Amino acid sequence: MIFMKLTRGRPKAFDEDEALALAMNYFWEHGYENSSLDNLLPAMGIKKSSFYHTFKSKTELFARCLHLYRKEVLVELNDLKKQIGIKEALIMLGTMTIDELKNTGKIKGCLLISSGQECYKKYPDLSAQIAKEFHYFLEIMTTLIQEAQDKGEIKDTLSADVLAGRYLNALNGLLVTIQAGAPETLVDDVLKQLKEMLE
Amino acid sequence: MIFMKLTRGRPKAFDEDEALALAMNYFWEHGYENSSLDNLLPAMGIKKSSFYHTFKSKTELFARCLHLYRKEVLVELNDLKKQIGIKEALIMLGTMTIDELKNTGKIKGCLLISSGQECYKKYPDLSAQIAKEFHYFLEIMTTLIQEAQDKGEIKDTLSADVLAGRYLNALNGLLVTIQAGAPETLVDDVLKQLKEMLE
DNA sequence: ACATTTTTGTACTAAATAGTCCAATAATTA
DNA sequence: TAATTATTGGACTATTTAGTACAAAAATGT
Repeated sequence: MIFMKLTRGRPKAFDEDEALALAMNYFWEHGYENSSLDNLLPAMGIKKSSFYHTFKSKTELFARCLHLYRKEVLVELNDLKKQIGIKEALIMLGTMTIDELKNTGKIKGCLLISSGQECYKKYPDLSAQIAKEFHYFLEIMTTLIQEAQDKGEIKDTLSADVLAGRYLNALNGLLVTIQAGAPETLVDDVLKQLKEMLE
Repeated sequence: MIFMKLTRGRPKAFDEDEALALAMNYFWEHGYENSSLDNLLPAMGIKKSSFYHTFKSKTELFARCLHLYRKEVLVELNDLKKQIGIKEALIMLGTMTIDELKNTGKIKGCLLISSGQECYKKYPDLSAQIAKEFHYFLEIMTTLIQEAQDKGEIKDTLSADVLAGRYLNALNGLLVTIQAGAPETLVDDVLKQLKEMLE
């Protein structure tokens, strides 16, 4: 039943979700404003006419990318959790960024944070959606930390929601502070702080 | 001697530093990419021809604005220091942002941080200068904290440079986390964390 | 008077941008 | 075969962008 053709006419030649994922990665790497359709289309592997046929506009595409991004990060976080546990998974969020920095000299950062800044004054609709995704992300982080606290894996001197907020805030800070040109010593120490927060 | 006219010809009709300050404030409020010359010129109160005559290009203007911004923030920080002491002055950096948020619903943030993100991938020269200003700012912060620690005003369980880095990082995090749509509880708690850091 | 410099306005360029329109063609179901 | 839907390409629009060119007028010092 799943493979039943429900529509007549020529079938789609590309996988919509795949194209979306490619767009998301391009946005993640280059930012929203800096991803023009002329760059986006080759990255997605489709032509302009197909693009507007499937994704109504650039903003609508980006809205879907924001959603996908949050989902994918949470999936990855969950995979990490299964492999190394919650505490180490959270720490990994920080170390991965620093490794990226040391290996490539640059970081991609977090799509929600970077586009949050880009959209803050200019695109209220996208801004609202970023907030939605961010809230959901924060909620899951809180649940995970609570779970780890219940197991005694993470200290509970702070409540789970407070810890989630502070942790995420410090991590977000690290991303932008790096991009403002923070010295290596600062970066290394903030990572240490992140570890200390979870103990 | 200071008031001696050294140049012949029609004297400048506008104060260059004043125009620069106006530009800086416009950039601060709207961001670099979002400040077009069409918006900037009226804000500065000069015409296009005068602009290019005095400030060679938009990037050169912005470079000067970055410099001015860092200087002005440090001047304000120093004024606050004289009025309420170092520790309270640092805390004030956070509370001022939150007050702005609660009063206007928006924040301007930090020009170095926001333009750091804007320029990171696109304008290496500006990026380098942002890093320069940021380093200098961090240096002064460290000196101030050291001074306060010597006086016993701020706890010295952490060295001044580490504390400066962590404090600034959390503050930068707050700015972008707010713009990503952080809930009020998170914002309030991070401010509490900032206070705790200084004790 | 004359040289010098600034201001102003207007017109202009050259590039990039998101998005539209349209017609031809291709692949599928009924 | 006919209806339907997708793909492609190309031309095109309308807007915004930083920046230039130029000439006329204004304000100053010598």
